[in-house]
Amino acid sequence: MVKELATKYEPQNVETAITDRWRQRDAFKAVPDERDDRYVIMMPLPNVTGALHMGHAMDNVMQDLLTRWHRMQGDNTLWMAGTDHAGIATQAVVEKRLLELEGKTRHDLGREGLVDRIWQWKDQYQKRIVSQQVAMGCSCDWDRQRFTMDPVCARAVTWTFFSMFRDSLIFQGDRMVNWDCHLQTAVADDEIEHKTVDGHFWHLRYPVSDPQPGEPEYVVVATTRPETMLGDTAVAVHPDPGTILRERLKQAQEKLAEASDKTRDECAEEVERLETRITEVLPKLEKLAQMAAAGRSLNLPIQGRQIPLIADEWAKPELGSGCVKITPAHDPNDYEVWQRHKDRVAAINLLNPDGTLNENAGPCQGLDRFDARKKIISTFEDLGLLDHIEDRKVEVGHSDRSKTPVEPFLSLQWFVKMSDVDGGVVCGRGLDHEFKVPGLAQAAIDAASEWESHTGRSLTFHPDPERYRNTYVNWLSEKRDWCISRQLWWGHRIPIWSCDSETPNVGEALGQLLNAHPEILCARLQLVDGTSRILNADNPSTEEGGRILVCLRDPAAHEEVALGLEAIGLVQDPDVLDTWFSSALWPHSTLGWPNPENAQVDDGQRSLAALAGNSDCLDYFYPGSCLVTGRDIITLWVARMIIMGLYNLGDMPFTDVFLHANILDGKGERMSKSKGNGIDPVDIIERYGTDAMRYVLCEMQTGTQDIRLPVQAISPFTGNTIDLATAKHGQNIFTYLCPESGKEFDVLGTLEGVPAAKMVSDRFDVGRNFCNKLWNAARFALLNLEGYEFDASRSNKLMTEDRWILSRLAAACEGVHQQLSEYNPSAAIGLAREFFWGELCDWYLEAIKPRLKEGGDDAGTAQQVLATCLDQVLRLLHPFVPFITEELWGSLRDIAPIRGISSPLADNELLCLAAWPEQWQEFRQEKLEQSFGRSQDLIRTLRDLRARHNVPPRQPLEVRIKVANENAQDFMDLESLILHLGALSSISAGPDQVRTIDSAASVSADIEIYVPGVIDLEKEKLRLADQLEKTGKRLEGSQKKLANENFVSRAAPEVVERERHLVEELERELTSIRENLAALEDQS
RNA sequence: GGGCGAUUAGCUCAGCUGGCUAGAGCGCUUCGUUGACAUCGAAGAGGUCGGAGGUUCGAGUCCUCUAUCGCCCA
Repeated sequence: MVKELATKYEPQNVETAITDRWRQRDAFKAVPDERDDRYVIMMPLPNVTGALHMGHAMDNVMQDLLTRWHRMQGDNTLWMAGTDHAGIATQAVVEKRLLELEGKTRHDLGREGLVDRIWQWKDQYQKRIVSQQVAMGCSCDWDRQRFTMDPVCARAVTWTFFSMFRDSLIFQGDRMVNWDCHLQTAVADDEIEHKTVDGHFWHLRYPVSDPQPGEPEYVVVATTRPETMLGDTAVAVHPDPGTILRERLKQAQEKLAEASDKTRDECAEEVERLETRITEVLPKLEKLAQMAAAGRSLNLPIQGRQIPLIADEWAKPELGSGCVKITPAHDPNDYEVWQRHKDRVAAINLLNPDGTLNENAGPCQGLDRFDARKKIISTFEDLGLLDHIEDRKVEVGHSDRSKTPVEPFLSLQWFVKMSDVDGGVVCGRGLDHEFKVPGLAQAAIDAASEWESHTGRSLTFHPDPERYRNTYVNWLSEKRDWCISRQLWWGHRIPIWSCDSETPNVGEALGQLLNAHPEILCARLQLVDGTSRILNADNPSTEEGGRILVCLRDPAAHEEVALGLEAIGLVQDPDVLDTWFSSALWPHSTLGWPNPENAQVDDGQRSLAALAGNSDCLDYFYPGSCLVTGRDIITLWVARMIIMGLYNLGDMPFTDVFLHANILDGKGERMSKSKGNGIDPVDIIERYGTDAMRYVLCEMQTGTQDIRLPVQAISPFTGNTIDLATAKHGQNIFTYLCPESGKEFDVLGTLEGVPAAKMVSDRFDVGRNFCNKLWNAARFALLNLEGYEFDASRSNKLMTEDRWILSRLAAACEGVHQQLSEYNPSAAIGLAREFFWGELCDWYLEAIKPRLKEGGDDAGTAQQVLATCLDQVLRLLHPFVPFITEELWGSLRDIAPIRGISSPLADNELLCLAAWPEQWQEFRQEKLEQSFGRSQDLIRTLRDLRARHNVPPRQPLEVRIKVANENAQDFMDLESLILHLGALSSISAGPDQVRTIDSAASVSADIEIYVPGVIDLEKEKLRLADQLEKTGKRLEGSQKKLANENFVSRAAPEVVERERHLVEELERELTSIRENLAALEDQS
């Protein structure tokens, strides 16, 4: 006797044991072997800033789905796990806590002290993240986990930096960056959030130097950031304001001519404004343009500096005063102007890294930028130079990380050159397939276009290839240089040591070092004009003057060389690299690049080197297969991984990118920890079970449509659930009021003195119910498989329902596989569910109950089909719901060691390693499915009649079916089944069946069903009359269509044919209804 | 300002290259527990597909405009 299952599925009784079983058997290990088919997914590394939420759960479940599916197909499958140090984000979190809990800043701790603290934080959250992923059932090879700052990954970072530096792809330059004054670092363009806020436009007067008669005394410039005037180095006016203004006027007039009623007034106003401007402002602008051409200048107030009036098209004659102040060091547009007028215009930096003003700011030195603003305004007012103030909506860039306004800031930063370069870029240098590309960005564009790598790979996005290829290509086409330096302490330190070329004796000493270590050192002389050249070991001449930059390929391995550099006067760059630099290397750094043979892994981790005659991990698992992620990091991460893969290894890290939906809360906002609307997957798992969560996530993953997940909190006061989309907030956005008790609770669980609430979502009920159904169906099967033994000869004794369910199984296996191939988990699990629940449970199990009860040969056959179907269902469902299926698999194997129909199915002790279902096509019988379908319809019709006529479900009924002979046979073949499922006393079918006077009737084109003795005359008449009307309308519609000459001649022939056939059917049906109705009328 | 998308049943979503009566799950209504499962079974009701034009024999599907809401980029 095999142990009997509980009547309910209790996930917590199963999940831990199954996790242990997988772990003990090392089921997810991926080691190179002789298999050619391999499948590699590199996890989008979660950052260690905090714990995972449902958005991550979606990402992980999708990866696990693909991973398990491929593993079952026999691929050598690697799902590489790990975490990201996430420079800014993590340092910011730790610094914030440091300040909150200890009142200290990073400067109190020092660089080493702070980094120590961050490592502790990282250890804590890495553990938490991994435990969340294990709980979700992620089948990663956990013994291969990497962290972006571990020795293996760190080595890849400095090696890549070294190559790029040597290849002139990494350079240092003065650039306008977005400066986060709070975190005191540059942030990338894509780390900026643009917000529209209420602001002002201050109009300032700059006096003209030595105004001649007829010239204006001053020009007016407008700014939203008045304090930047301290760094103004020019004022620009358009060189040809008249042409521009007349052009604008013409455009406005054209627009007015086409304007709708709604916008007409607005357009007319604009025309009028421009006309006035041409008469009143233009003469002055033309005068200023002349003055600019003549090289005149203005007197910059407060600073008392002479600044040139220049002609540049950046000045817009149609706006404001038509003149614009130029602050090259603090405005990206002005920076461009500066680049065009370097002969007359300088750049003056005003800002200290902390947002206070520096010595260039004159009277405002030392003031915070916002205090300086006030002071400037009041000074202008005192001087009588404040023309006027205008209220205005202003777009202000805010740092994603600190949420403070960023300042455009001219500073020395490191960049990766993305644009095309003279002579091209060598990809995969030193490898057999080494090749050249025009530039890094272009290489990545080509990878998603016609180009194929030497292994025949190109890049495809799923499930909407065009849409996201466009996003990817459009972004890359800008070929903007990538700012990779960050002024942080947490991250990969830039492996550059530098000094001034004038440093005493540096040339000779450096020459010696370069000679001693030619492979691992690369030196460049950076000239004043921004260009650089390689310094030769034999002749490190630095006569031109400038800065010496020396890159050390692997500082961790060559500390003595670093010390050597420092001994001769070089200093290491204090900056660290952008996090995405190391993430971009993830697909190959984790596999041991540049040299898996000596990659230093932790104790207990799998070696990356070649073992037992097999190739090394990098060689075997790179290039990989699929990247699974959200669409928001296509540019940040996907593109950069492609670039780095091509550059370092000459091949792309994956061929497919599966972009899944984002999880939104009930209000439609993206789930995030910082918003406090995130659900911890572990909360869901505790309440519903992992498989329930996974089931629902898979079901929600349809196309690229984001998913709303209405969120409820469990009130810590009443225990009831509260819908957060409608609940009122408490003292801040993370707290809500319990509507019943009126008390406040916290959804982040971090506030002192405010009770925390767990968050849930009733969307997961569906998954829990599904698991329970699966559990109970298996329980039924196990209870009925007692004494079962496999017998291949039964394949010749299959009954109609056996052949039907096997045919449906074949369809389900094919359909699920197809949908997964098309990255459509929702459709895949829908098909699996429909087969399991709608066909196997609802029909087949019901159909075989009498056979199982009676015993004998028919029972044995039913057992064999049942065991086989359950076996295949568990396999089909395993990638979606791994725990429950693995558990039931064990029970099934105990009671039915051999499953299959004509031959035993391949078996494996673990379901996760068992073979994926296939090879059922020989059982597919569409004709049988159709005739079986007619019997299903019959039973549904009878159930409907019972319901309508209030006949108790089990009261036996007699049924007569008037139907053509060939179809009558279908019913009679399934007689016992129909009698059983329909709870009938008798059934007769044939063309001669007649309706008794007291019969309820159901009528369609080819079949009439009579059930004597249950009639409610009035109800029946109403129903038939209703059907008569509806059918009549449909017929009318179809006839109208066919009467339309155009339809008949232009529509596809098969469509017309279908329509004709439909008309015939409807006519027959109408006739039957009329006859039945007439019979009823006669009776009353 | 530029680009991409969404709007279908009370809710969350399907609906491929236009073509039979627009689907699913949940929720709702009615009926049903000696039965593997009430986390279940059976049946039913519920939508003029955001709005307005257009193309077409035919539009949820294609085009234009428009409203609302997202996302990305400047």
